[in-house]
Amino acid sequence: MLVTVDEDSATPMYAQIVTQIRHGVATGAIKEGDRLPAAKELAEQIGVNMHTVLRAYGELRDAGLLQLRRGRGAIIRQGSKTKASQVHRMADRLVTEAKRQGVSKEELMGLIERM
Amino acid sequence: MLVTVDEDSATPMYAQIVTQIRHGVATGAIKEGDRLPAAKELAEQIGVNMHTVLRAYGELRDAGLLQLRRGRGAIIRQGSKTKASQVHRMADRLVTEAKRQGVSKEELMGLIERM
DNA sequence: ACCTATTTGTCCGTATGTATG
DNA sequence: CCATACATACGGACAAATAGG
Repeated sequence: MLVTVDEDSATPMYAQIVTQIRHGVATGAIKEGDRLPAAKELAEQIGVNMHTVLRAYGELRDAGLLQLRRGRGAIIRQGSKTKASQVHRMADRLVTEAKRQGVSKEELMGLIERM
Repeated sequence: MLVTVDEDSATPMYAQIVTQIRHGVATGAIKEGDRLPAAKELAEQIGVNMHTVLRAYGELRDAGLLQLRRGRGAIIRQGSKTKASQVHRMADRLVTEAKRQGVSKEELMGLIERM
């Protein structure tokens, strides 16, 4: 599983990491039970600070996709693929419907952001 | 609204801040529309780093209780009291029921933590 | 329209603590 | 006891949005 970040992007780097891992789980590139690289390790690979990776891991834990344990690492939880692809499907339907209704991307993003 | 933190507590300082503000909203000590002190300010008052306060504010924002805007500050959102007190009531019922069932505090905490 | 101060947002580096193996 | 790896906190830096003069 390859993670990359664009430091000049408007979306924060930790969010980019979250999105890519989510996507990896949804597509099956990352499987349930898989162990992600240690935060320090991934951080060095992609050229960011360890905290940036830990923040991403923390968000995924809060979303229920990741199990974090000190000394052990970050493991993808059972049921994560379903969860991740559920979100994928819902997001897909939402975007499709928004497009059909003539709702602009900006409007949609603003709407979601205000929630 | 008075916030204090115990640096020797087992619960993180940012979590202590979150709990106290939640409680303040639930009891009415903090009202909807009220502006919390700037992170830097509150941090100085209670003797923690600004980032620790910002982390607490961020959690409250994620929970839907706070509206954070750069340059403006942290404002309690409308409906926060209902939300906060809903959680209060549910927690209260849970604790009562657990006690009635003979479930120890440790068991209950562990149960919740694993979710 | 411009400048300045305020305040949150992100990221970095460092330090220390704590659970796991 | 020791290495690993997440967890929390601090401090500093810069960016970006907001408000006010």
